[in-house]
Amino acid sequence: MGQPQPRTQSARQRVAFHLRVIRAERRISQEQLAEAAGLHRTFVGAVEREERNISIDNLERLATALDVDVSLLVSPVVRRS
Amino acid sequence: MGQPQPRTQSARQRVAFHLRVIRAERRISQEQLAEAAGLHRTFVGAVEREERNISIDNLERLATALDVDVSLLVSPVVRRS
DNA sequence: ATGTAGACTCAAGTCGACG
DNA sequence: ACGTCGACTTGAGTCTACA
Repeated sequence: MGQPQPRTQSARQRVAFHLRVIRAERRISQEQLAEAAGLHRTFVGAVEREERNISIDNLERLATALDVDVSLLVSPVVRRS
Repeated sequence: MGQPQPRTQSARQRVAFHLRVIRAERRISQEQLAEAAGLHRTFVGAVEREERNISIDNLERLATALDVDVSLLVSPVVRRS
């Protein structure tokens, strides 16, 4: 029944992490990302700091703005060995 | 630049779909799922009908209740050929 | 067992300003 | 370019009740 769940992070942590990494890769600022996603700068910042509980709709808008699939943003953070 | 995004569903649709399928597999009712996730029955129903925009925290609670990873709930719905 | 509806609460999300 | 704060509005999530 059910896959063995190895130590995993909270969904919030995953989102925050992926946003930071992808944003760094793309070399865009929080402001630019917020702009592209139609969200407010302060809110995106708060999400990256894991302070806020983003909705699935807005998570999708961020994913679209970053040109990645939504599922990537909630995917487990790989533990570099 | 970003993977070619084949025709994809909204994140909301994905969640709704996966909830219905997994719930059917587990043979549990919306009420039982809601109970297990600590959410209200009417709300879970509304999410399955794509009427409501669930937050990432509560999506995670549903995933935990179903013993699956959160990312599965937002993963693309496979098109049976 | 699910859908609907209405009334309610509090947090999601906006916005402007300052460090 | 980002964090923070405060005031504000809207919508997520609860709950009771009826079909």
